[in-house]
Order: sequence, then C-alpha cells, then structure tokens
Amino acid sequence: MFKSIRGTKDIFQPEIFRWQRLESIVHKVMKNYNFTEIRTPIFEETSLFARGIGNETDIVGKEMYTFKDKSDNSLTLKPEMTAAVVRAFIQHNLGEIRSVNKFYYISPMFRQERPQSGRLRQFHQVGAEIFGVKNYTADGELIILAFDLLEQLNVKNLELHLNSVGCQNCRPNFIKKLVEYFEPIKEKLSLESQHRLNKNPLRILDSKDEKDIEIKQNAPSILDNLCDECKSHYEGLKDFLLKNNISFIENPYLVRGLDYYTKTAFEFTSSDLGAQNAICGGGRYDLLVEQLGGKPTPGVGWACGIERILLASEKYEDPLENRLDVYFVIQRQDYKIKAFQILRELRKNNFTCEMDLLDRSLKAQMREANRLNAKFALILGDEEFQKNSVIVKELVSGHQEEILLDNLLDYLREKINFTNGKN
RNA sequence: GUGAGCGUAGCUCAGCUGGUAGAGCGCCAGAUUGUGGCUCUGGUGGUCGUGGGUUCGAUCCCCAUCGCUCACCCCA
Repeated sequence: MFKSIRGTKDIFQPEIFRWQRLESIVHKVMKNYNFTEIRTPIFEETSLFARGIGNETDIVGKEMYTFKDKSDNSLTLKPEMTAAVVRAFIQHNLGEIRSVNKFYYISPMFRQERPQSGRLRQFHQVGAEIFGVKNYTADGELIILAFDLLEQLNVKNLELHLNSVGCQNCRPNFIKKLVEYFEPIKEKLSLESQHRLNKNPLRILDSKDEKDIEIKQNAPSILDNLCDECKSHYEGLKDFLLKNNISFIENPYLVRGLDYYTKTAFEFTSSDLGAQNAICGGGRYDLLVEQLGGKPTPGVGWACGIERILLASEKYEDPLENRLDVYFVIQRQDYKIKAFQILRELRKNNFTCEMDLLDRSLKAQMREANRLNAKFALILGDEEFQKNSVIVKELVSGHQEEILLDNLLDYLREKINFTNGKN
C-alpha cells in the first residue's frame, strides 16, 4: 500500500476545520496590521538558502531536500521562508515602490529531520516580515503582532524570550571574548560544544547539555558587550514592549540557528508543547538583503509553526462541528429529481444542505440526518409530493409541520436565522 | 543521524510464555404499517506492518526491514 512520506501528513476533517479557522484568523489579523500576503514558489535555487541561512547551519548542512532537475540545476524545497521573501523583494525591486514593506505568508516548509511531536518534514509556518525600518519600532510591531495573533489562536502559557545578538561591529569582539573564556576550559565542554568553539562559538550559549549549562553561567554576556547602536536599539525595544504590556524574559543565551540574525532575536515558547516548545521565532536581519544582492535594506521577521500552534491550542478549543442546516429525505426514489431541484435552490440561498446519494430507505435517510446533526430534516412523501409541500422537521425537538414549497425559503430563513444569525 | 517504546478489524484495544484470531465502538439491516436519536436482534469487517528463519505448526520465539510514537540533536 502506498503511504504518505515519512514526516508528512494528510489533513482532512475534522482536523481541516481547525486549519481553516486558523487561516482565516491569520488573514484577518494580518489585514488589521496592514501586512499583505506574499506567496513564493515551493522551491528555489539551492544557493539562495546556502548563502542566506548560512552554510554552517544544520538546516543547510544536513536538513534540506535538495535535488537536481533535468537541466542539472540544484534546487531545494524551501526549509524556511525569509530567504525566499528576500529574493522576491530584491527581484521585484519592492524597496523602490515603497519605503516600508510588510509581508506575511502561510506556507509549507521542508526539512529532513527525525519526526517527533511538533516536528514534521513537511510542516507549515505563518510568518511576517518588515523591510525598510532600521529602528526598533518594526521589531516591536512584529512582536506585538505575534503576541496578538497567538492570543487569538488560543495559544496560552506563553513566554517571550528576548535577546540581542549584536551586529557586525560588536559581535566579532564578543565572539573573541567568548572564545577566550571557553578555550582554556574546553575539555570540560560537551564534545559538540568543543566542536562549536571553532565553527560557531555563539551556539555554545544555546546548549542544553548539563556540563555546558554550568560552564556558561560565568561566560561573558552579549548584553554587556553590545555597541552603542545595538544597545540603544535593544533598550528602545524593551521599553516599547513594556509600555505595550508585553512581558518578556531577557535571555542572553538565546541564539537562533540561522546565521543571518543581527541585533534583536526572540522566541515565544509554550509549556503546552512537548520538547519542541518554540512556537514562534524571529529576529532582525539587517545584512541579509545586501548579502543576497540587493540594496542594503534592514529587515525583521518571525515565523510560527502552524502544527505547533494547533498542538498548543487544542485543549483550549471546543471541537468544531460541521452542522448541516437541512437534510432532505424522500420516500421514494421517483422524487429524487424534484428533491434535488429544491435543494439546489436552498443551497443558492446559502443553506448548507445534503441528501442521500445511495438510494437508501427513508429510515436510513433519517438516521443519516440525525448522524450529520442536521438542524432540519425536510421530508418529501407521497402526500407532500401531490400537494407541492414538504414536511419540515426540527430534529432536536422532534416538532414538525407541513410547509408549501412556495413558502419554504421564507420559513427556513426565519427558523435558522433565529437560531444562529446566519445569512 | 542516535536512543527507547510500539505496529492485531475503520477506531480503541484483548489474545493466558507457539495449535492460522476476539471485544467494545463504528458501519449495514431488521424490530417500526412514510419519520432519526434510546433499546433489542442479526450481519459486514483482519493475507495479526513486510520479508526471512526456527518448528509438524508462528499473531506469539529469533533476525532483518519498513512504519508510528516519544526523546536527543536541531528548530517553527
């Protein structure tokens, strides 16, 4: 039997109702914040990600779905979205059209990791990016946007971790200090961190290894080593957040796994998730646009994992039910055509309707109406067929009355509008 | 990539240290002479993940493989 590829999932009812609701909330919130949607292709030239995310990162080094097409071009299924959005930004000269560009996206991403709770090989992210704003206001707006969005999506027990990873002026000095601190005691570090000491010393700070955690307690903090510009940016952002009632935890160990970040780095975690507790991550990338061949343009952004949002919010949400307004029941198959014509009219008038497609007995049709939790069963029997009427039965109460077809629409409108304000 | 646990009907699971499988729910139908839910009755449904091996005989033991789950790693 064919099966979906490891780490990929089919999404259908009832799960799909949660996805659809999430997507509509995202579109609504983004509209209110005046972000516009951007959709980019599912794959890009491999070198876009290699240069954008960084060759030394795990994502590029070992997790990408990379393949050659028939023309021998190396292509890669996007493992994250920022590099792709930046590519589009540059390609279409979007920075020339307006000085500030605010984009959001909902898109699948692909990384070949071992699946576990909250981690798939094809997963989905909703994300937002702002181009063209150097000051902390953009960072602030994005963080507040993420906060409000997650709240609307019923994600609770959130923690916001905040850090600054400095810029090209102050980070090299800090890394030097860091190496000077760790080098003499490197035997005490975990094997992986010893390896990182050469390649990417910052990531030692991020380690969860017990030995590393102890050693890094006394390591120099990036926050004490920021240049004036980074420092005032960071202080400005903190103040901005506090005055907007966003609480956060200063976490000088927060180092994100993508190389392009400068200054602000942040992460929302939720205790309603398993080990993979990061639900949203992002930061500033002031050098990326230039690095990928565009005019120097500051940028900030974040991405949230949709599967993780759904996982974290599940227990706070009532199960969605897919209620039917009308289930049409006929006594004999001769009435099928007439029933379908009536049904079509009701559907055109925005009622959710269904009828039996299997030529089943009246009894079976009633059972189905009940199973589908229809508000009304419309019953067309011999008598009603003659009189051009139909029985309208409210399933919850069992109450029923005979209604002339000419009056059916008005009757249902009144009944159903009364119960749920639809139409 | 590493580790642990688990793969038996559509779903949730049982199967007593080897004799080719069961329950509940679901689904279908009947009891009901045009009308669902409750109840009762009957029925449908599984090459026991896959491939080897041991054995007279394997869902059960052994090996391999694939998959699922969780954790490490990394990240959303």
